[in-house]
Amino acid sequence: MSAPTKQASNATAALASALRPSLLRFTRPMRSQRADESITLTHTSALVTLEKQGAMSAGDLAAFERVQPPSMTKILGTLEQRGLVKREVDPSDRRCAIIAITDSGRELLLSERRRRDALLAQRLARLTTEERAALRAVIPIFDKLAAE
Amino acid sequence: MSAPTKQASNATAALASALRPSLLRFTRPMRSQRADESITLTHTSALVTLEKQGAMSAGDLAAFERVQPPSMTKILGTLEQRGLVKREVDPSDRRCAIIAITDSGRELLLSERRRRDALLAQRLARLTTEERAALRAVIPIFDKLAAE
DNA sequence: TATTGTTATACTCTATAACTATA
DNA sequence: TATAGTTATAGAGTATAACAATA
Repeated sequence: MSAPTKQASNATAALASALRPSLLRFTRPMRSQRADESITLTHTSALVTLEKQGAMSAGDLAAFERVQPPSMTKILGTLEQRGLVKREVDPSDRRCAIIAITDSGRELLLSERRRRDALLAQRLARLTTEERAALRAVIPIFDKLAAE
Repeated sequence: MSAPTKQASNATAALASALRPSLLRFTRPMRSQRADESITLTHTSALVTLEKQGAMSAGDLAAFERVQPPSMTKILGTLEQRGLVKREVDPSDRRCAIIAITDSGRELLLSERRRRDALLAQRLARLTTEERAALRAVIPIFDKLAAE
């Protein structure tokens, strides 16, 4: 259903131009909503993935989170140090370790989620029901765009 | 039309939880799509705002871009050094300078847009017409969320 | 005294290049 | 030789605190 006519392609370019700055301005303040004791948005995201998708290798987690392997090494170092994830060496291939979220990790995620959601949900509450529905519908589209 | 019932509020919190990681994973790679000679996404966004909204003070631009004033000072330093914006002191209040985009700025924006849009538009092309329409519809909603 | 903007400083986020260990 | 991961390094992005200039 996406005929690549010249008109459609101009419209797509215009969409790209308009979408990027809006997203940037919206996500920027979200990143710095961080209480001192809590973990960063980046760490939270990795932890959420481990919770939802289950244990996986560092490489797979990096791919899922769209970061390069060295970035994930750093993220996992922090998370392990704080006891939020544990590594178990895969006996069949000792280069890989399987990373899993711990109970502490799940607990922290719960309180973290409450704290952050309070801020974002407060903003979301200013929208109409229809606008929130439109946002909800667009989440899988962003996932599709980020994939591959 | 957004009755604050308990159910609606739970749904809003769930939306907040789901939206954040998706946006993070989608925007992360966009930031690093940078050719060596070109300017960063942050600089592009400020320049786009000056182009669309017209000349304004550093403080107003910082507010619009949702950054703190010192961050904008840095951004403007780079842009001015590269001749992409010019400052003109407001004679009625010599603390303020009015920042305006230059012709070079407009030119750079044009080529920058082409290059970046090629990448994002390529991804957008994988969507259906309906999915692109859904994204387009959601831009003003993000703007509303970022505002204030 | 209040407001606008800048300087100084520091921490997060992320990447690339080079390396190590295992297969 | 190829793959998974880590270490070393660096640059972008952003904030807070302290300061200077002007109103």
